[in-house]
Amino acid sequence: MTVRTRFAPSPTGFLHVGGARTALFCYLFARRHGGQFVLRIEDTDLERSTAESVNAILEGMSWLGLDYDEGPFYQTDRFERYNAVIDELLDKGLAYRCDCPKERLDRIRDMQMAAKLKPRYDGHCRSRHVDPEQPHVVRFRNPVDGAVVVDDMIRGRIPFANEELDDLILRRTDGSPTYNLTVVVDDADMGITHVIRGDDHVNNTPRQMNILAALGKEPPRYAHVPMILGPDGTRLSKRHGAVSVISYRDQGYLPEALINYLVRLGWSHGDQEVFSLDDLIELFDITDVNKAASTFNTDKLDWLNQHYIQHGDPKRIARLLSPQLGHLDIDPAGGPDPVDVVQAQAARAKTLVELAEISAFCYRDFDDYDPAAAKKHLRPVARQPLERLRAELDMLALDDWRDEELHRVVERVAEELELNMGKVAQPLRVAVVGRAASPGIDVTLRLVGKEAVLRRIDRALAYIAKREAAG
RNA sequence: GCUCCCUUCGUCUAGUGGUUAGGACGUCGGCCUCUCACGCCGGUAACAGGGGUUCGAAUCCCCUAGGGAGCGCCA
Repeated sequence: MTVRTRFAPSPTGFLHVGGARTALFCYLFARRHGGQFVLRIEDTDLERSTAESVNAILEGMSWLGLDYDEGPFYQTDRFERYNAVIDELLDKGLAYRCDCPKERLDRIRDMQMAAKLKPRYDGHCRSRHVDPEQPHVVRFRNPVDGAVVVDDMIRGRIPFANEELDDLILRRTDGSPTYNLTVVVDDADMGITHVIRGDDHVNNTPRQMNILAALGKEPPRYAHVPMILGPDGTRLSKRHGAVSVISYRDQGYLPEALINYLVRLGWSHGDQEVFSLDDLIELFDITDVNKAASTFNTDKLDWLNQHYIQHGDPKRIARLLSPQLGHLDIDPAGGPDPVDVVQAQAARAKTLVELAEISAFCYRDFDDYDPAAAKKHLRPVARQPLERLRAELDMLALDDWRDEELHRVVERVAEELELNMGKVAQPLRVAVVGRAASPGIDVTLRLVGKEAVLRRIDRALAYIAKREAAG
């Protein structure tokens, strides 16, 4: 039997990190076992499902690299099939028509709540005849006694007494099928062998198993993965800020960093922290997933992202950096090769957005000096070193505008003036970058280029002169 | 309220009867150093509480507390 898993989101919003992790687990489990991963869009809620959401989900999955082998299948394309199954259940007496009005349902619910009971349908129409021509819903005839046990791959055996389960609606008054029916039919029809989903579905599982049994089908194996909580310990939602995977892309995160972070939320392999997708396909075991919910924490994601920026292929990082430079109105064609910039800056940025920001000086003059840096380094004492540096750098041929030569120039000026490297390099850095932080001074000069370096030194000298004049 | 689930450093986790309770992120300190990072070294910090079982419990059982999910003609 080949393993088949599915990710079955309802298109009522973007792909959030919780869903992405569920999809990742489904994907990894299938890949690990040489099986197939199916994508199914559960759009039976006509009111809330949107095409934009479908696109957002597809975009998120594709960005993360979670390729599916089949689908996307849309449940709205399969209403005929669901209705045939419901009719079959009706014929066999395993389902029945119910015309209880909303008011009656509300009333018994209130009474049950008042009596400290779990609200549920009381089976009023179980043995009544309801005219098929009149408005009605179809309910599943759930077994009244015995128990159904969910044998979960993560949680172990969870028994549910049938008397806790009521007769759920399979078909609405408008004729559309409901979630619990469509899932069961689809999973069976699509040959899904392993259902991996959020643990907010555990309570649905015994109901679905009962429907499956009524249809004479073997249930799949189930694995309910724990939820992801926000920093405040409640279920992750929009009010926790960025939860859409696409927003992480836009904030400059690498997909491999998000994947790595997400997989370690609830799963581990000894002390290993860094995993490539290939590592995961080889090592992932659903039974190693934790039972407890975990909290989404950006610090570790930042660390992983920094790691992947630093250790990833500079050419690829540079390619991903380009759009971020574009957001700053920078055209990389007018300056150093972005690959060189990435190599110089990769250790300094947690995100691609940050990488673009701290690298802008390579492509254009900065607006203002960082006040603290200017105050500390662009003082009258810096005038002489800067003048000497300007002269020496001016004499350096363009062919010699290389790290080694640039480093020698700065070193020589420091020696001649009997100053520490810092007393020379820092004013120069602030003059050229506008801030007190940048790659090594030689690399910094190389990236900025001779023309801009000389221009910016002049600007710094003017700044110092003005400051001197002001007293 | 009822049903189900969960509980190890601040966070993510290792741990399946005998460990100085390990790692990672964060944080703090140091080294490196022309700056900022990176890197390296070191410190800080946890078994929710209470009862059992056992020679011995983070590990097994029970209770309590806390947290989560579900109880829709949503999925």
